[in-house]
Amino acid sequence: MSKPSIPKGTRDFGPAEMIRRNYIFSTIRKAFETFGFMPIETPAMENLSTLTGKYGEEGDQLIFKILNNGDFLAKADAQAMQEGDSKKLAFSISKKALRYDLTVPFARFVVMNQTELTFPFRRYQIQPVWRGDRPGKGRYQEFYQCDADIVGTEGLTCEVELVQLFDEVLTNLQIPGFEIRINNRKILLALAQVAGIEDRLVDLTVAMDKLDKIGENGVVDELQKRGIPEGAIEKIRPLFSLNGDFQTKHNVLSAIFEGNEAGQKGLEELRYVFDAIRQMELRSGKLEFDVTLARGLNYYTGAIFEVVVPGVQIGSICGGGRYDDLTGIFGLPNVSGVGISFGADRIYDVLHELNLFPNASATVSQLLFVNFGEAEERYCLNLATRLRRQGVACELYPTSAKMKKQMTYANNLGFPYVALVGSREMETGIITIKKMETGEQYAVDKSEILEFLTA
RNA sequence: GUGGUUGUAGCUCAGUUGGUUAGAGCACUGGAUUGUGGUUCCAGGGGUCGUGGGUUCAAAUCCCAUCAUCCACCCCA
Repeated sequence: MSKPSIPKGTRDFGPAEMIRRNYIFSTIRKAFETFGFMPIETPAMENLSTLTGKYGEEGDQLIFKILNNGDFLAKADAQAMQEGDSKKLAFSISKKALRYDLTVPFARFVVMNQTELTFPFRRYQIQPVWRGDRPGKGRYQEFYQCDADIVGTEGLTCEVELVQLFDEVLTNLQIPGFEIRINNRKILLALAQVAGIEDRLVDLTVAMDKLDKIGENGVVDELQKRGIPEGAIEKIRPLFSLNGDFQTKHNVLSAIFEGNEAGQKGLEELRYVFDAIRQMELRSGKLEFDVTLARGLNYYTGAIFEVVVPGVQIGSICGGGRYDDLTGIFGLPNVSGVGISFGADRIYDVLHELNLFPNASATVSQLLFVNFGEAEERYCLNLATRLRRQGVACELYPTSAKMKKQMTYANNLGFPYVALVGSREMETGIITIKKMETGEQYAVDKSEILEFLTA
């Protein structure tokens, strides 16, 4: 017998962790619904053909493919096998795959259900996704995404609302000093055009995205390595050290983009969002225009979002953006959408690192009845039943074990209260409730337990 | 995928130039305390030293392989 284990990059969640995870999920879910998003779910597995080609070449390799059932070898591509072409072979022995994100399945869902949906359609989706990535800090092979998207409209109020949604969730989770970074793909495109390297847009964005990590000189090196001409680099270099508020950055870029349509359009869109947010005000977040923000996904066409918590080395905790034609690949062109995603697992890590979970309790129960014996057991079971019908989570220790053992149980699991009901209490109907945090004990009439606990 | 780090009790880790029966803290169990936890004291249980091979009279210790882990790069949530 070998020791049991789970695949790398996956995790079990014990009760204490699940209580905390559910706190995150319910906070996110509640905010989603407050903003009018409707829940949907899609299957864990999709047809492999639905997923391939949507995430770039590297993304394709990170998709977990599911081996066909039955005699898959009989239908295997013998030629591919002979040539040692794993990629080609994969398609002949695998028809299904685990979903890689929630956006592509959602696009598929919209196309399949287009006649039944009323647009603009707002949906949210909280489900796990799988990536065959090398696991590391804040990086797993199975993790949850919490997505909210609005499809079927180009209205910029959506961008504004999504910024507010970031603010709402992260404020409620009490994450301090988070920064909502925003940029616009049109601005990146304009930069490439102005520098005369429109065909190298991807190289440009990938390099610029690293500014935080490798600094101005690092980005220049990276651009040189990628073969961007010196003249082009010199044109965009001033932007790497662009500072100040939105207006300042706007003015600089506006001058650079004079006569460039995409650039002006991008700035205009950003201005709309910044104006609205300034008027509405965010609860605790900070909205930052970051020209270097690029994100890897190549289907974004307008706004791009990312949320980071300064001082926590964990990468971005949320992302998102506008994509003008995601459903086009599934045969439904001209449907614009914009969406954001919360990385629940990373948010968990951030809250954990900053010690921001509201309580350390490992139980959902409010109250533990200590078990003193048969007669007391029956009496307490009665009280517990009444309390539960009133909505109080409570439990009775199942055996009349030693007092110390029962108290240790209550202590380890973090019960806020313990009820001590022995012969004395049964006679008078006045039970003893101990508040575990302080050790104080109270005499409470058995009909007033609810009032005592909620006081 | 590339480079490096570390694998010893449930957890965090000691373990000397290779040398008798591999240790500590925390956790667990019992007792001091027969209606009182989180503090204290005492006692106890628990290890194929990641796995496989090699060197040696002798390996946790040295060598090789393999698996796992963590960190950096790459990419991302």
